[in-house]
Amino acid sequence: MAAREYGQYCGITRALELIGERWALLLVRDLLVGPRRYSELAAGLPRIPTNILAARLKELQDAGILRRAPRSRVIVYELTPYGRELEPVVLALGAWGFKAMGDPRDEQIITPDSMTMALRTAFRPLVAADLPATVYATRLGPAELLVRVDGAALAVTRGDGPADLTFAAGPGIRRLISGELAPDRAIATGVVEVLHGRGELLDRFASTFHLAAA
Amino acid sequence: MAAREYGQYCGITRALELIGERWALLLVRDLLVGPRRYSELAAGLPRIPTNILAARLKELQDAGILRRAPRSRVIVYELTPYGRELEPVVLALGAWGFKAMGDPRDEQIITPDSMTMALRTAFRPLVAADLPATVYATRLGPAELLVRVDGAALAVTRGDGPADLTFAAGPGIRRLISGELAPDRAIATGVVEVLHGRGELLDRFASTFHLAAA
DNA sequence: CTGGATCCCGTATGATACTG
DNA sequence: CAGTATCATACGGGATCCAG
Repeated sequence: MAAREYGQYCGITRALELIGERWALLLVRDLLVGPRRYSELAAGLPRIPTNILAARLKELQDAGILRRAPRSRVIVYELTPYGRELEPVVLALGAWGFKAMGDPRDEQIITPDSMTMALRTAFRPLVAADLPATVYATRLGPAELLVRVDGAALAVTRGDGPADLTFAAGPGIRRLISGELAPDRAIATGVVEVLHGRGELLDRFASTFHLAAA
Repeated sequence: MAAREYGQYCGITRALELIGERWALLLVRDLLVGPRRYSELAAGLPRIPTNILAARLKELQDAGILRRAPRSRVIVYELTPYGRELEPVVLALGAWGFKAMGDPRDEQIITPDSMTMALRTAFRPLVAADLPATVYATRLGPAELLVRVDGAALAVTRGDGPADLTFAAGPGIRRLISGELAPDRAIATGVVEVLHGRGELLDRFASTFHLAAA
């Protein structure tokens, strides 16, 4: 038996053998947003040593979770269908871990891909289905994301564009998502800065994206 | 920053910092079944070194996931409410890992607690709600479990007792759960041995407990 | 006997430098 | 850009030992 196996005939055990190693599920998190090149993955996980990144990519490939795909002269890594089935796991972990997030510390960064998955985690399709289609352009730290909500469908893409509401926020956005901070208070205190559009649309945003706090 | 932190302000990252260490989620898995003593946890994870077990229990306690509770002179470890909120994570992982379980190897064991959580993972409350209440007494390797299904409610307890259907099975039970093996074929080939009750009740069992295969 | 603590060692991880 | 090579260290694994 391989040394790192748990020696149990059990689905949870098997899952942890495949994606339980350090950094593995964070790579899956970023690849759930879309295919990524090696350097993009490294940029999204600045603290991963490059040898570990290479090792994980190889292991996840051997496990059938991702594949290397040539895209016109460059290699991108993309999840296989089996790898994409990890999305419920990642979202469940994100919702659980959200409650244990304190206030951000200086050295903690926010990446576009992690923010995208956080928005997917917080998205409430049943609530959104009853609201008008809305486009939000957000600047969350270094992440510029265009968030399109149309009925129960959510699409988050990088970059800018025309939007019903454009706003910038720091990590304090967490308190808006958790409901600890009301939308109007968030604007009044400067946690959220409305750059364009009607500020009342932030109410809709907070209704659409919500996660229970601790 | 602690060396083992990922340096990102992200719920998934936070979750992995709390329960991403080796063995941690397996301890949670067993504690989701019920409070356990130190020696019971060690017995359920025969390959965990005792120092690691002690270290994990301390870390999980510091993280607010479990607590030490004195129960009439002995200490038991039990999940806190926040720890119990990991159940969706564990079930999602179990369902995903189920698809990657091959055939069992000799050194792979089945424990009562892991089997209990596997049954919870495979349980289909919406299907069970339309079926009569049923008690199954199962012997799955070393695990004797009494499985009570009543409407959409499932209760799995250790031990024996009166049941509508009593059966024994080895790890081949996986192919029954996945639908690869029909209930009558499972009995005919000896994968499942009916010890008491009408064998047709195994159909009901297979309808109630089902997980998609690869 | 339970519930650990201690010791030693191997391996995985991490930091950094280097290369096709 | 996409990794590989090298070295230091911290964690995991196994055996043993200890206190209540």
